[in-house]
Amino acid sequence: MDRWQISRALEEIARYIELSDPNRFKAQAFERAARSIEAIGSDVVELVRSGALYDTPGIGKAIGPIIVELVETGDSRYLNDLRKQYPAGIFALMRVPGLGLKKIGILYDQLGIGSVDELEQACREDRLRALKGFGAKTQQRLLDGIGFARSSESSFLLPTALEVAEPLLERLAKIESIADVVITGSVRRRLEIVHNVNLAISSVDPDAVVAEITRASLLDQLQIIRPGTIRGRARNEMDVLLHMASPDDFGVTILTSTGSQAFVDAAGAKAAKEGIDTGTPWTKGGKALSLPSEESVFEALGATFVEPELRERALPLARRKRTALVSADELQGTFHVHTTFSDGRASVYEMLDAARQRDFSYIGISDHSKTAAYAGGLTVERVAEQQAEIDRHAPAFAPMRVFKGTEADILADGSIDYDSGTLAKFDFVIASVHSRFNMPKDEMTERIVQALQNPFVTFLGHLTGRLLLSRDGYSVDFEKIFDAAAENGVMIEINGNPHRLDLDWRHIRDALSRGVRFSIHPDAHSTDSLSHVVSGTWVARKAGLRARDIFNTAPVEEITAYLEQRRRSAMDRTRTAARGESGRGSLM
DNA sequence: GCCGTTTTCGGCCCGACTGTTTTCAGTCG
Repeated sequence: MDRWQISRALEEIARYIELSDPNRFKAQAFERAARSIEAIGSDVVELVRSGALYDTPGIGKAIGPIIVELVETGDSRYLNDLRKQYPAGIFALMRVPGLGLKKIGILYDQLGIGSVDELEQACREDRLRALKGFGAKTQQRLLDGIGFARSSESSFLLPTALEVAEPLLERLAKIESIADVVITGSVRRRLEIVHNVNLAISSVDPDAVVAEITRASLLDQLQIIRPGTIRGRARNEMDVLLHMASPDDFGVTILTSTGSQAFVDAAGAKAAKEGIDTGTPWTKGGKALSLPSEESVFEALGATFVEPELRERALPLARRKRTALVSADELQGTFHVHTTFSDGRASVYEMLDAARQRDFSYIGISDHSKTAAYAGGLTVERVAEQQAEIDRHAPAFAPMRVFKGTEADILADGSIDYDSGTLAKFDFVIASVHSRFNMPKDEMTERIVQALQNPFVTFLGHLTGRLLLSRDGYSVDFEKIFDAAAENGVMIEINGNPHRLDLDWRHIRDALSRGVRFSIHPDAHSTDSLSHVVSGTWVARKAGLRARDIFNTAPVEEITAYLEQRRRSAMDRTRTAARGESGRGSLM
C-alpha cells in the first residue's frame, strides 16, 4: 500500500468512528493522521521500517499499529470490523444535503436506515420525527434532498472518470485483438460531470475482444446493450461503454461515441448534404467509405476538425480556420497557491519547488486572510512572517519570479478583509467570498460589485462558490458582475479545482464579450494540486478561449509590469481619497 | 486518539446558520 491508500483507509476509519463515537475528537485524530501520512515526503514502507512512523505528528500508540498492519498486509482488522457493523454503501446517505455522519449514525442505530431508499420510506411513514434532534422540518428537508442525492449517485467528477478511463485504455491497448482504442464520450469532451466512460475500439475480431476482457476481468457485469456496444461496470460503480468498430468504421465510431448528440446530429445532417448514407458503414454512391480516423470523417464531410471540447452543441459544420484553443503548456505561471501558513499542506519552500518542477517562470503565493479563521487565515503580523519566509526562499528559485499575494475574504458588506495599508504590501490580491453564501441575489451581487471597486483587487476568486455534486453556487447577477469586473480592470479567475471549475465555461463567452480577462488558477493546497491548472485549462477550452484571452499565458516581464503598475495606481487612488477625506475634516 | 517549556488530564483552528430546543447539537464551509 502506498501512502495515498493508507490515507484513504484512515479516512474510512474516521468516518465509521464519527458514525458511532460521541467523541468527535477521536474521528478527528484519524483524519489528522490521514493528512499526516499524505504529507510525508518519503516512502511509507521506509517510514515503518525505520521506526520514524511514531515521530510523525498525529500518529500514536493506537493508530501506529493500524498503519503498520496496512503496510505489511494491505489490510486492517480494525477497519474490517467497522465495515461489518454497517451496511455497505451507508455513506451514500452523505449525498443527502443536511445529513452528516452524526445523523446518519443515529438513523442507522435507531431505525436501521442504511440507504437512500430506506430513508425515503421512513420519511414518508413519518418515522423520523420520533427521534431526538429530528423534527418535522428536518424530515421534510431530507425528503426534498433525496432527489438531489439520487441524481448525483450516477454522477462523477471528470477526474474520477479519468481514473477509470486511463488505466482501462492502457490495458485494452495491450490486447492483441484490439488494433486501436481511444477514450470518447463526455470524458473526451472534458465535461465537468460525467455519467459514464466511453471507449471506441477498433478490431477485426470483436468476439475475441469480449472474451479477453472477460478473461482478464477488466470490467464486471459485461452485457451487450445493442449491436456493437458493450456495457460493463468499473470497480467504483461507474458504467463503462465499449463501442466496437471495424478499422474502416473507427473514425465514425469515435465521432458518434464522442457526442454530444446535438453535434452528432449536425454531423449527420451535413453528411446527408454531402450525399453520404450514414448506415454502417458510411457509403457514398453505393460505395463503402474507408474512414479509419476522425480526421478522415471530417474530410469526407467537407468540414474542418472541431475540437472535442467544443462539441456540446450543434455547430454548423464547414471549412473554416481551426480555432487554436489555449493549452496547458502555454501557461507561463499561475496564482492562487496556499501554503502551511494557512490551510495548505505544503510549505512555502515545497510549493516553490513544485512550481519550478512545472517549469513555471512565475508563481503567486496567496494564503487566506484573517477572517477565514477556519482555514488558518493570516493576521497582519502573520502576513509579515509569511512574506519574510517567501523572501528568504525566493532567491534560490531565480529566475522564477515569486509574487506575494493574498486570497482575501469579501466580507458581507463588500469590503475586503485587510485595510489599504496591508493590501498595498501584496503584489496581487484575489478577492473571494467564503461566508454568508445564502444572501439574496441582489445583495450578493452588490457585495461582489463593491469588492471589485477596491483598487487593490487583482482577481475575483471562484465567482459562484459552487462545489460540484455537493453545493450550488450563490445566486448572482452575472452580467452586472462581468460589467463591474471589466470596468474596474479586475480579472476573473478560472478556478481549476475539479470540485469548483468556477467560473463555469457556460458563462465565460458572455464575460469575454463584455471585456473581462481571465486567469487560470489551481487553488492549490498541496504540491500535487498545482496540476489543477490543467483542469482549469479544460474549462477555458470548452469556452473557446485562446492563449491571448488568458492573463497567465503572458511572459513574466509583462506580468510583473502589469502588477506593479496596478498596485501603484491603487496606492495613488487611496492617497487621493485619503486627502479628500482629511479635507472634509476626518483624521488620518 | 493525540498531545504536552501550562506533561498523564483536559483540551483539540472557528463561526454562521438551522432546527431543535429552552441552552444546544449538527452541518457546512
